[in-house]
Amino acid sequence: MEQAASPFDLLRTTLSKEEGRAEILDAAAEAFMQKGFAATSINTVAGVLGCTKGRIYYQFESKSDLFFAVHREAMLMNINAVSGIANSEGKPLERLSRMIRAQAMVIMTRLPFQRASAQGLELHLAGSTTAEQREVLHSLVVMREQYENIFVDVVTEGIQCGDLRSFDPKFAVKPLLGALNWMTVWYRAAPGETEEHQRKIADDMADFLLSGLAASS
Amino acid sequence: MEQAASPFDLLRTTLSKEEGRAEILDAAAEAFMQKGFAATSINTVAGVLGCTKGRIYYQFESKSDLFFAVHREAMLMNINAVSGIANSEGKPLERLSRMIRAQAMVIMTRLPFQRASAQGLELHLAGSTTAEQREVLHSLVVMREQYENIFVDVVTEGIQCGDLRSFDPKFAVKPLLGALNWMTVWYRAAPGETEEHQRKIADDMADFLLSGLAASS
DNA sequence: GTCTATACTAGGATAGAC
DNA sequence: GTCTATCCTAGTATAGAC
Repeated sequence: MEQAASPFDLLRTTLSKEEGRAEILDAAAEAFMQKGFAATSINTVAGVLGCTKGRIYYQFESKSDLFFAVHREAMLMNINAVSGIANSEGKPLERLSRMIRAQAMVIMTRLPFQRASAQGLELHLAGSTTAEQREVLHSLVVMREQYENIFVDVVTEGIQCGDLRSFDPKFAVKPLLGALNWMTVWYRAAPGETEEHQRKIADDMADFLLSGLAASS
Repeated sequence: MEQAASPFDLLRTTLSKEEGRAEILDAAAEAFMQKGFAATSINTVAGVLGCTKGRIYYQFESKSDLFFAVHREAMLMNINAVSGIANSEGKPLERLSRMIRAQAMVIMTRLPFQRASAQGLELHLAGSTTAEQREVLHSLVVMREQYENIFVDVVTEGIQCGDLRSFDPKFAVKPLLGALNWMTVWYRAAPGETEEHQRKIADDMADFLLSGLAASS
């Protein structure tokens, strides 16, 4: 928006505001992942970028603001990854399986953002936010609900058509997303991690969640 | 240890050091749950207890120290809840089912501690801890591994006897515990929550994790 | 053992140069 | 737009009274 695309873009040496923000977001996500919210200072983030606070405070009002932006980015990735599949052709069970695998892949490939997002839930409760931030915070909660509802809807469909067992859909989604989100805790890319390996993990997650751990007797 | 049990205990009006610590731990767990680690100050915790910082700093060296103690307490609860079942009689599948339900119950009944414990993983990565704290931190990691291994062992048994599907046990435990730990995020005791209701949730968790979401065709 | 008072500083945030 | 310099509060931690 700040800078319309033009043939001269190729000559640009400075970043647009959007790009500048994105770069900060990456650095912040990385820092939050490694040190956690409390132990990460704005200077830490600046350090990752090789710049000073000034640049960050030009784009973000506060540390919380920065964190919220990272969190929001993660939610957008998630919604983006699964909503297309949810609305596509195919049986609910098959769509759900693809959604699980897609979500697992996003978690593994965009780990810093996803990890921040998982931490983020902690901050939803922190009362120490200003009135205007409360609005952003609320939008984040809404996004998370929307995201969760994408799953709830497909699960509901699946139950109706007999593909899925008759759990309460609202409930069933909790352990489902819980198992996925918890990946942010244990997953570490192995040195030279291949996409094949990641796909294997994603497949196993879907298999586990859909068919369970017990042998069908 | 500070104060041996004696007949005169009934007359005591002051708390033993152990009891004093426990009370602080409860208050701290509550505060960490409500505001998160970053937003919780030592004063916040003191406020919950209706005392001042002095009392807390008499028992705990630092805020991190206090947090570690809460975390440790949570891990002890967990190990305590499942290890007995793991070592009891019965088929692995049945023991695993009971372990899942027991763990779910602990999470619901001791939510503040469990929530702190779930947050805690974040801090394992924060490099900003002193050398002596690093030791405590390490013991916490070890405890978590021990705890996880209790599940791994039972799952391994279950696979060997054909009760469970042939996942890698180390892997299978991740979504299993992930789904359980994620309860700390969504579970809130409903007003007038009954134990029956909690047991229903625990049962559903076990059912979901062992039999999966898909209908057995 | 707990309180009051106080020291100390990390780090969030802002102003103004460039 | 980014940097340098500075302000300033919140909150950790300690010393010493009681």
